[in-house]
Amino acid sequence: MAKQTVERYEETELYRLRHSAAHVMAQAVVQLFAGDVRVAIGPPIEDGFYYDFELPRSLTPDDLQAIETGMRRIVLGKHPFVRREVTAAEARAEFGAQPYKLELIDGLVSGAKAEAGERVPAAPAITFYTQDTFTDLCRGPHLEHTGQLNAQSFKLLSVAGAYWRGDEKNAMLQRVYGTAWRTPQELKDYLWRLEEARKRDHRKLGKELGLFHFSEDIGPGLPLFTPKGELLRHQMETYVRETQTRYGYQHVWTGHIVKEDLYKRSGHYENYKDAMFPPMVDDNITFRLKPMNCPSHMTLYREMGLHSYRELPMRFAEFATLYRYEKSGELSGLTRVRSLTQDDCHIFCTPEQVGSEFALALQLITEILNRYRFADYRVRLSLRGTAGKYVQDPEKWEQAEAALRTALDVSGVDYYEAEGEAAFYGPKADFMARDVLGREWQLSTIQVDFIQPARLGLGYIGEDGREHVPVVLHRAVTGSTERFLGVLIEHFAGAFPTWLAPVQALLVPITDRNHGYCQKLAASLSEAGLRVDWDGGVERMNAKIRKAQLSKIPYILVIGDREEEQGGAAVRLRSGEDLGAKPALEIIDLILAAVAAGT
RNA sequence: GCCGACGUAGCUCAAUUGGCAGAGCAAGCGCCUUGUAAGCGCUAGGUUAUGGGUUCAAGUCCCAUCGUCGGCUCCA
Repeated sequence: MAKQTVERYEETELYRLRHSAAHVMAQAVVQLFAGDVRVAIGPPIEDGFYYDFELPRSLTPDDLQAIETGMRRIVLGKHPFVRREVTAAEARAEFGAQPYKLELIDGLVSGAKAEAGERVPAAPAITFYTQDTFTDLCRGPHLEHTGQLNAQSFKLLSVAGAYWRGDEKNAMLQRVYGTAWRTPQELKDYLWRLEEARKRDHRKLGKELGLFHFSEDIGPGLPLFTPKGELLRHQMETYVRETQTRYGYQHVWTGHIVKEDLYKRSGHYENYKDAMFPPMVDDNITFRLKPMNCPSHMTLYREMGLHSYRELPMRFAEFATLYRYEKSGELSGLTRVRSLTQDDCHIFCTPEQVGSEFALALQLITEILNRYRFADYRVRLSLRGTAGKYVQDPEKWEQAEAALRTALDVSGVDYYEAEGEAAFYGPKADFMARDVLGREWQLSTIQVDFIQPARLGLGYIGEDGREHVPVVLHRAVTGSTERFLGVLIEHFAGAFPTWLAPVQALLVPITDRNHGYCQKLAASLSEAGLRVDWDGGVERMNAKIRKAQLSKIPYILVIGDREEEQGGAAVRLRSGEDLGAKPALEIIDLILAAVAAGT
């Protein structure tokens, strides 16, 4: 696949501008606290920048105004950014009272890590950048002077806590997030995008469209789905299920609780026991709510008897409700819940089949993402990091990585690599899809596992008559139904394609006289397989149309005496477009065509 | 879990420096019989998240708990 040559963000003017804005902000904060500040790091990020500080008191959103004012003053001073190369000793002298900077200097000297955490060549030059009264340890690059920042094209957005170097064992620093652009118009556009994202927030739309609720009586992260919400879930799962069946997947069912011992053997217990709901103890047996399916599916494979290589690949799919005890602060609407339904699948195959099974899964994923109109996605090859949870078995890791890389290369998919993103048992190909607002979500995943099958004693008899350990591919298309629904709500702004919409057509009678016909027409549409409803309320048709349109029902069918006489309805789309009166059969065809087309 | 902010009717929001808890929408009832984004009237709706405290007086100030949000951490 042709690789586009895009300018690296680090080399763009925007990057310099945001980096400089971070320094200006740091100066403003130092001035606001009369120098009683320990500064940490402040890099540019996507769409903006941040800076971390240790301060004598907590910042509140009210402080942002004062910091911004300070920044504007510095900008107007047109202070040059002066670069200076220094020795380690000079650097340490300059930052004698700045413990975080000293730590960074130590890191630079030992050639370990630069401020954003990426690798740098051994012992690079140490550089300072100074503007006005503020000097920072910094690699640059920067603008020429602070006046190149437009005072009307940056804005501070929020304050937040952040651990020093992203490690929760370290001190919690205070982070100020800001955004900066070349022109005030670009800033305005960006703020508009933020506002648009807020309007599409699935938590807001879910409430407005009556799809789901959270209740303090049920518990945090445990969503309740209304009839409409369940209808959506059902459509989503039915669609994936049918597609999987067409691709030769089989569906299994493995329940909700499992003996804890199984997770000790699979390795999950060691890595995730804190993220499991507390154990249920019955005499000598300890159970856990099921937080993942792999051990259950693998156990089922084993219990089904001795397998021949002729049976492989076997593809076990399940829409399984899992329970994960996510930390309270990690919960977020439907995108991060404690009860989730995974469209999980485990493919048991021979090492030789990995490539073709990967290709099949890829094709399935592509088809499904297209149906959901996620046209823009890229693949992240998630590899193990240098330290942490990863199972120590270098040979198997290399085998798995090689298998995955080969499969990706053969498939022609464009991918990038990310260290430290693998599962503890193997590398992953994660599908990162962009929604209509350009935000990226991790949706589908294909993972290669050479570890668990052996741990759980899986085998098959090969052509050679000997027993071998199968490879398992873990695969999810939509990830979890809850999370994917949350993403879909935002992607479509609640206006689901007709095939997915909980109510596809709403019939609106103009007067009470039309109620009988309305119900009859609704019945015949239902019979044709459509999901319809009719509004028998006492309001006027205008109010009913407005209500239907706000609830984003694809087809609004208005019925008065004229339509009743002609045996049809006047068709109005949720866009407001009026298609005029049409006979009932034509309306059914129209809607069925939209369902088939996926629009 | 950590840092910070927030929590008022089903929903969206008001309520001077602490001084009688309100509106719109939704709901219920009634009138109107309607032609493509809100017809009119009436009624009901609250232990101001929960539990303590300060005060003559607390939605408002203090403490704790729960929950939500913005981040951090984590995401099998």
